[in-house]
Amino acid sequence: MTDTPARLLKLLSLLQTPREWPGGELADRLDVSPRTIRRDIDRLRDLGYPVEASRGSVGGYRLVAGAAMPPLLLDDEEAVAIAVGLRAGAGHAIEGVDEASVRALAKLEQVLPSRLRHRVSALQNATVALTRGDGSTIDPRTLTTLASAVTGRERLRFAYLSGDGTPSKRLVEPCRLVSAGQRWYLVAYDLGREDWRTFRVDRVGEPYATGARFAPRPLPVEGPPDAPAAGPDGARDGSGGGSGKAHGSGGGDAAVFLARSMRRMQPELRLDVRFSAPAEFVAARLPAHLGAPEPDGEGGCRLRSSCTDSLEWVALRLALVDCEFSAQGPPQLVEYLADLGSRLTRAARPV
Amino acid sequence: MTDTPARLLKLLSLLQTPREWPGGELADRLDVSPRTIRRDIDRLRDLGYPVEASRGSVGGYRLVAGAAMPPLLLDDEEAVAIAVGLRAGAGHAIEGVDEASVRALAKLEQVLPSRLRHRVSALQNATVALTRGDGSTIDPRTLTTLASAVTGRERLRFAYLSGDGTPSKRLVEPCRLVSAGQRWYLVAYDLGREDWRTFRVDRVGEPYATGARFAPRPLPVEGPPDAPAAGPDGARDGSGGGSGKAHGSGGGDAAVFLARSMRRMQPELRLDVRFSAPAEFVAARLPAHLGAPEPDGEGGCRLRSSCTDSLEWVALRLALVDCEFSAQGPPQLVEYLADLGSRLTRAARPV
DNA sequence: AGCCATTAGGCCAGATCATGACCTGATGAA
DNA sequence: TTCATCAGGTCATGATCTGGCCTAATGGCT
Repeated sequence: MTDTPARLLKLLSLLQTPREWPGGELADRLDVSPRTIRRDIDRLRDLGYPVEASRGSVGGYRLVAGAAMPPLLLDDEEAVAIAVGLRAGAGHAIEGVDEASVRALAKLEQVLPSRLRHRVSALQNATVALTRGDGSTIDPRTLTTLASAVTGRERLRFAYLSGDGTPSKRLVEPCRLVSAGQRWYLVAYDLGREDWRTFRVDRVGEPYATGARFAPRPLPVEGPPDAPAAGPDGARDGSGGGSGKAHGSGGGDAAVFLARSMRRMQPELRLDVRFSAPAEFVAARLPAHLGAPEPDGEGGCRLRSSCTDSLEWVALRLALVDCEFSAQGPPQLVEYLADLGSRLTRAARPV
Repeated sequence: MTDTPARLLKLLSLLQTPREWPGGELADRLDVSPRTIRRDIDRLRDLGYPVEASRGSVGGYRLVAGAAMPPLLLDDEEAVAIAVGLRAGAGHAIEGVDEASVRALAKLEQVLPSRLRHRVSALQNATVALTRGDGSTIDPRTLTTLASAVTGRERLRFAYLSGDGTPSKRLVEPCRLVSAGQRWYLVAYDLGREDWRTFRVDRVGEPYATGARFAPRPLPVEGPPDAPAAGPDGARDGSGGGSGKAHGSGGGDAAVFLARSMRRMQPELRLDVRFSAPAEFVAARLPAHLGAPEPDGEGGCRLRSSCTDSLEWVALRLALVDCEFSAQGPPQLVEYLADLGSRLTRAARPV
């Protein structure tokens, strides 16, 4: 309160309000002389925060965009808003910022005052998860716990339900959190199995950081390659995996590792859809990870790709393209579309 | 860099990483003696930041949740992630945090380094707006400009397209930004018309803060009431308006004011839908502002309410409830559902 | 049980730095 | 023009910060 550093923090916080602050007013608020304010502004500038000043009678200081992110000083409601927004987003994992978004959420939730926590979870519950029906909704708390363990390099203990339904207890050294399409995966070294494994986050139960830190292990550049060369499937372009940066975790890239192990175990949805609209039109209205449609026939295009998203989600995205289309496959998708179509038709026929 | 306050900020930033930091490591990173680190930790604690320490050989410091929000120190990717997430959310305006979310976005964008800006907008474009079709997508930039002007109490100049399509130029003193359902509205005092007006944000073009500050005017408690008493429509509960807090802007509540003026001008969608599922089931899967369904018949329920959302959006939400339903009205909705239903049916029938 | 790494904090000397009070200029708006 | 603002110099005083020493307590590991 009476400290210089504290005052600087307060000053930063005031300047973040989107308005201009005359030096006098700042001096008043912070209980120092205007001269000191000027000096403080100087200091902030030296620190790299670009404080812009406009002179003249309606002038004042304000913080503008600069080279580095200044510390964000949020009030309660803003913090809650961000937390809620990120948690909602954690489900759909916006294309390129998947992991960073979870990291930010973890950072925020780590310091979120407890009185705000219940507001967040209340709002969270009020928000209807958009992609229901899949059954496997992701718990943001699980996600942030895992993210914390990854960046904190802490060992993790959790219960896991493998694909065939057998439960197990795991103790792992988490390496990376990766999102692929609708799902999240944890790439980690399993201390029990003494090998690298990938875990589907929605099948992880009650994760718990043991507190023990570990030295990062290099990811195997590649074990037994199940395909000879680089692009066994060809289709996806390089950026498809989502989490671009390699995070500098030594060895191989976690996204690549994930793609490998997924190819072995994931039942994919092999899409084949024809649209009666130009490729650009369709591409602009589809999530990038679903792949790119190619021109086909006059004014039409065709999308052939594969994804691991849920049926409902895919159907929804297709419908939202808002043009005539026709699904050739996979069969489950065709069936689901038929079902949804007739349900809506029935809904439109008053009883 | 060489300054005490700078070091404190750095320290805060390090502590926000979700891991434990031994004092020695901190001292090393910040290039000061361990003793100074201990003192700095003390200082942070005095400032109210709850730094927790665990002793013992694997101990260390970490920042935990406390009474107040500490300044968030984000790295580049995290900042981008939050910005993208909030912008995506700005469209759907999550129930209770509408305005705070925009305020946070404004605060962030004010200081977001320009090299990150283009990353944000690139990702933004990659993300398909979920509620297309309406045509009136909201520009996040517009929204944040308006929000800044509201909290900064700066006069605004913008072009406006009124409901009947006539363009005009406005100079206003913005009072509040309110979200109702899918849309955003600006409540402001129009200096040209010399009266209070509400503007639909999606019809605002090129807003621009003049820089001139103004003293907040009290909102009229109510002008000519077009309905006798408090609840003319009865249906909605108090929290329906969205933006709970009155923001202490003197006079009447902006949300109330908006509701009044909207009642005069908005073509509402008067929903009437019967679901073949229990009321609780349906309520849990519908956004709260669409109203609450009431039990009707055996194991069914009926939703009668009104909203100003777009047709497509409402239809989507209804379909996502994932149970048999039947729309009695309004006619546009029935027609749209029939159309969508047959389109999906066609899509499921391979050519 | 014993060892070790960690936090916690007292004391002191010396250097550094922040503060407020004064001053002069420059700038932009009304 | 006149005013309010930013910008910065200088100076004396006093507070404060730092590093280095010290001791104590705690918790995990072997």
